[in-house]
Amino acid sequence: MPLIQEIRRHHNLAELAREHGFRLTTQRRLIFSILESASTHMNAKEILAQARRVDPGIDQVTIYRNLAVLKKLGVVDELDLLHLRGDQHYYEARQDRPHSHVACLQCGKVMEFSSPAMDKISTEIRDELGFSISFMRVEIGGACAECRRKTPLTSPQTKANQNVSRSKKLN
Amino acid sequence: MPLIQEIRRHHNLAELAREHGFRLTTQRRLIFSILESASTHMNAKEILAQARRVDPGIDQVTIYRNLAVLKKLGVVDELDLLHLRGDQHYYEARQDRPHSHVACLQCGKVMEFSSPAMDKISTEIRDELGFSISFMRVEIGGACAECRRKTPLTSPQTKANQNVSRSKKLN
DNA sequence: TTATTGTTGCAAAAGTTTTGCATTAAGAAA
DNA sequence: TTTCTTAATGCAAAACTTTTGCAACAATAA
Repeated sequence: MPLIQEIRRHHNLAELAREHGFRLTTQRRLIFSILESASTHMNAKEILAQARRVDPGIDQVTIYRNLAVLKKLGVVDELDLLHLRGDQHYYEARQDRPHSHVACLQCGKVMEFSSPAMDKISTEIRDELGFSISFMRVEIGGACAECRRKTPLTSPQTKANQNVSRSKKLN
Repeated sequence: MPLIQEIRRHHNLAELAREHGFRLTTQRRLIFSILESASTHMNAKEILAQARRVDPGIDQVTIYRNLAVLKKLGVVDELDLLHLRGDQHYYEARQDRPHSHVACLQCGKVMEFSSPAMDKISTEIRDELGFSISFMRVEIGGACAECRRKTPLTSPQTKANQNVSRSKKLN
């Protein structure tokens, strides 16, 4: 990322925070910068792990409280990625362009996709419902090209099968 | 709902379940019928409460396990409604037409909205990514017409403020 | 530099979702 | 219909994630 833009962004965060009576603590700045430079969507635990590489004393609670603040400020969005990766929430720094998350239900890969049709939808909603949109999330589930040939549905709840979801979370 | 369609749907569920090796238990049928006739999105607790009016002995676990199965079968979708109502998940029977959820960030109202532009997006994703879409979820946050004049952002984390989210869940 | 009060960390609690296991019951086969 | 196989249920307990209370700390403005 170009330095100029980075400076501008941080300046904006400081200003934004001050405007709304929030303080810009080192932890808050750290958490935001992690999301800003993240290449994938991260959940609270992942954010914590990465934050501890810089500030080993930082606590989970601080992550949660700051994600809440950053969401309020509108600089971070919360996703659930269709619950493909478990029931946790995922976060990303808000981007300039709205985009869709396209998730493969089989391999779990998540791609991003932007299109003018999304603007079309927002215009319609503004015009037809009198609704003022502040953000938009599009999540799409299906099968990616590579997974097309695999089995389309998992089998019934057998003992072995019931263990999958929780254990997926653990590692 | 017309009787014919109701019969057809239940027939489909039975067939779908059998095809995939799932059994059609009374509890499963009950849970699906609750979602099918629900006018709003329901979370697990609400589904449980309503199910107990018919089958008082039904357990929470059965709700969770069946929601998982119904999701696998593709007849139920899981939403988080932008976490406006807390962090739980919400469920709805899958509808014939894809639709958007338009949620007011201030009053919490959730409206539904359909548009051909949604089909446009799915066509693009199919063509440009080679992705086979099985469903699509659009969630939009903003301010509804009625809420436009209220304050756009809540103030900092004061003691009083921190209590809001959890206590909202409790009642 | 000082006063104010938002913020952090720690420990504990709350709430939701999952697991283990014995028992029950759906659905195919006899 | 009856029998047989095994998916599904219910109960109790556990596992996780997220929130709360509170004393100590630190970011801002005066």
